Amino acid sequence: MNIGDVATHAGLPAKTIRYYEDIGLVQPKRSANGYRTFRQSDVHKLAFLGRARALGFTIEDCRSLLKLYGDTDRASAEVKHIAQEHLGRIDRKIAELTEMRATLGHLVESCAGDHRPDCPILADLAI
Amino acid sequence: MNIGDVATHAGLPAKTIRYYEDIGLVQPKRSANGYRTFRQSDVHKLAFLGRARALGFTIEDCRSLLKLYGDTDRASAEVKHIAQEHLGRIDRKIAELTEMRATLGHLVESCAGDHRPDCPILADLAI
DNA sequence: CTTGACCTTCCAGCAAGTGGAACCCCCATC
DNA sequence: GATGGGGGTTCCACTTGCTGGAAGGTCAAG
Repeated sequence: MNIGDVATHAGLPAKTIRYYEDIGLVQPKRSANGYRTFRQSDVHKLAFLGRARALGFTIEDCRSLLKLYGDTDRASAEVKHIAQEHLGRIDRKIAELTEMRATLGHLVESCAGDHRPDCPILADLAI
Repeated sequence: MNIGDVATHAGLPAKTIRYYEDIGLVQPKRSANGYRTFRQSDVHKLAFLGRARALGFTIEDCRSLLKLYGDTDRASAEVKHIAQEHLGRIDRKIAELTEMRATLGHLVESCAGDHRPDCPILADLAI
């Protein structure tokens, strides 16, 4: 399969797939004309990557997950550990954003938002 | 004031302050020995920037906010508009993360996380 | 034979800094 | 006078995860 078809099947832009080859996440073969040739297993891997990235796993997480995925003997604990770390990151990020949202939400509510210059938002930032 | 003191007062790393000068957010003077010299108004601006960044405003937002801040005649509506846009971005990000959190949370719960190789997390990613 | 859709490589850039190297400056101490 | 420490300066490279674009090779159709 050429990169365009793979892009369609895996739901990733061709550029991204080339990038993933660059950083060693997939190793497609090359045909005589220099085009990348992807096996079914590569397409599979790329779809896996797409889903893991959509869940917010970092590229390095993905690298580890792919390795664990290819190792039928690994303990599920290893996978769970990576996922739990990531869950922690997500939770911290949500907490941070929620706090920002609250603070900024109050400020926005208290601002008249009309033609007058008085603005509690700027006033608060300027404390 | 030299950059070190400013860093302490504004709560920003010196590196960041230099960067903010680079991109034109502050324009400190220079003294004879080449050191940056910050006026009280610069320190004030930097503290403003620190708070706006802590609320997640982008640098370009900060640039606009600073300009509005310096213009005593602007309408509060302009400030409110920037803040509301940002609020929207925060809300979308929170929604995205919350969805990720739910999906990944279910997967983590369903994974035994022991020495056995069966792992619903990998299974789901591999669909 | 040419057109258009593919594919290739490489280089640059995004956001918002951070780290490090190599070097200057100023004050205090020995 | 030398030296040591703690400032400061510049510039360059690196981070994450791609994305855009230029310049060019390949292939199938009309």
